Amino acid sequence: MRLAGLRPTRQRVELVGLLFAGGHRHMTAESLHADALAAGVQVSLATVYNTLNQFTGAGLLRQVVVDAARSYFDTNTGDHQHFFVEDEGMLIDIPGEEIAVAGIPAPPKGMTVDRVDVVVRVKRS
Amino acid sequence: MRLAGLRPTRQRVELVGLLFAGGHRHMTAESLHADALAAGVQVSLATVYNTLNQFTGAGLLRQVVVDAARSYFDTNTGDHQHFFVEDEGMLIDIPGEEIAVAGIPAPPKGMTVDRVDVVVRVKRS
DNA sequence: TTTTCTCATTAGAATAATTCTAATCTATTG
DNA sequence: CAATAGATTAGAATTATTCTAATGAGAAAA
Repeated sequence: MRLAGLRPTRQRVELVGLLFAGGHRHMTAESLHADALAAGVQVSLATVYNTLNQFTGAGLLRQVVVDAARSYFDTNTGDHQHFFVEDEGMLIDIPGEEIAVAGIPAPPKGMTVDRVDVVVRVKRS
Repeated sequence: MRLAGLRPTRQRVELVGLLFAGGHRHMTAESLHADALAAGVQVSLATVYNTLNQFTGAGLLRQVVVDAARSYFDTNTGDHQHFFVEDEGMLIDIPGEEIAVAGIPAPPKGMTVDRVDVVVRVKRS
């Protein structure tokens, strides 16, 4: 298995199957755990959390901070931003080419910009 | 007391004192609670949470979502964005006039843009 | 003014999200 | 193939936040 420094255990292999099977997807630990159970994959929620965190550390996933109550993860690690539908807790990608942020001031002394996140919060109207 | 629909209880009056005394400030429930205790104000953490949420609902505070683990609040409710120093959990304002986001696609059918949040994540370099 | 009533508010207890760590498993080495 | 070292899993623990029963404050009645 091609995981950089991570052992391909049964749990991880099965989670990778769920994560990267179709196109890109967004999920929470809870939702991925539910998907795993529905697919008959036996794995604890704690392991789902561990795996999501490890994959994020390894650059296979990106964590998206939009909701104070829950962590979202995205299989798309490329340059892009998000719509966040607040009532439904749903994320929608905005391609990186479409959106542009101008006028970011110089960061404080001794600091470097790590990433610029844009969240367009939308509501049912 | 001038609070819209909120009773000026001892706890609230004292928290307002801490919140809006000097210039604008950022805080977490935990940090405000610590400040309150340090100032000799007796109030429970739960009440700090309740108050922050009520004030946010009343438009007196703005909630800033930057960290999956903690909720931040900002006394500056005007149009502006933030630097977030990840290692220190510190927020720094970016005035709304300085920063501009272009190329936001039309939101999905039946949705309206509620707010556009920009978080510039910086790291000690 | 005092008393009663109602509803807002407080804060201890409960819950939800996430992390920690002891037990277990896997790979590697002799 | 057995022993060892270190990674991994998942139940238990922790942390952040919310819930709700008890309390407090204002309004209305006496």
